[in-house]
Amino acid sequence: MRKTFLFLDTIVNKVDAKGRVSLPADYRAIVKETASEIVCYRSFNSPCIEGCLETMLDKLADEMDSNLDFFSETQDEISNLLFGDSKRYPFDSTGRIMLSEKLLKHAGITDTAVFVGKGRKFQIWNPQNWEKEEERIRAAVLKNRPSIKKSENDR
Amino acid sequence: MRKTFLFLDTIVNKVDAKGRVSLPADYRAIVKETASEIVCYRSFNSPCIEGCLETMLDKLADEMDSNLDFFSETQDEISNLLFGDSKRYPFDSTGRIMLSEKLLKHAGITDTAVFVGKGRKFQIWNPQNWEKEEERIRAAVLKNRPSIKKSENDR
DNA sequence: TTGATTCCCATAAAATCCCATGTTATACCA
DNA sequence: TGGTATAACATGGGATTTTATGGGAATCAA
Repeated sequence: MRKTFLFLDTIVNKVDAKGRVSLPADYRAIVKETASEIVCYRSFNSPCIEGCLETMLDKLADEMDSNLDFFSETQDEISNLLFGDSKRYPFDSTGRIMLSEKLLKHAGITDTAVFVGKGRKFQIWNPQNWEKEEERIRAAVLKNRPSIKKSENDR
Repeated sequence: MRKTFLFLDTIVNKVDAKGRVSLPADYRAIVKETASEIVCYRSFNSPCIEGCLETMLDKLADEMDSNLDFFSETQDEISNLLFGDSKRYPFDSTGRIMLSEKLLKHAGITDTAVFVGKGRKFQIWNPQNWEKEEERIRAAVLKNRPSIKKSENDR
């Protein structure tokens, strides 16, 4: 199908009165190669929205078909929840999507959204929550890899 | 792509008023074989910018979703930070990239940048900081290997 | 009809392209 | 070998395009 693609970077965009948000241009460029819509669902682990290409879910479905034995029952159940929760979000000619109330509520997003690249997928956060989350992850990394020092120039 | 490639040498270039820097020609030659952009992120260990080919991150992403761990929150936390912090930096027809404020701040770079080859990746430093860092590394090496003596001809 | 979604146009700021120039490195030739 | 012509590179500045974002009109659903 295609070459490599990666959702990268952290981008802050506004959510306007109608509930529209610009999908970051870089993300759009990736999506456009195969479609004009992304798939979003509520993250199971965090108060944020997750987004990916439909092909990702398709791959998941394939894996479930062919590897039934290797998947735990709970994994299966989670997958099914995922399909039920996911929805396509097409973007208009100016590159905006309109997130559902359900998603916005789950992530606590009102007027500003932060897009965070996660490689094959991405997340959408409330700015304050993301700040805390990033802090948490950094702390976890430092704890597990004491050799890494915090830079003086940051913050 | 070539089987082997190495970012080598240390090159000093100017950062202009718009925040543009020429990617050293040697580096560009390497990148051009597969792409017209590099990926940069804030070094975890030092006050500098790190750059590499997108293929590097792509490999990481492959590893991450090959453990069928679509839902896990225990995915390597460094990767998690890495994708969110990384960004593509395409270079224009004259070979320049435009580094983000975030990166420049992290590295304390204003009007001059030093590119330092690190093999599969490279770093970008503030000149003064790099000087100190190089000094530090040299000292550390000498300390660990007392048999190596500083040459009188150096400096 | 009413509320919501989609489409279209407008705009300011930022990113990118393109041309020009000085400088350095490389090739070439007598 | 020395010296010059040529090409490659780094850099500056202006023009052009892309992006994010706001708002109105058109379309749709209940």
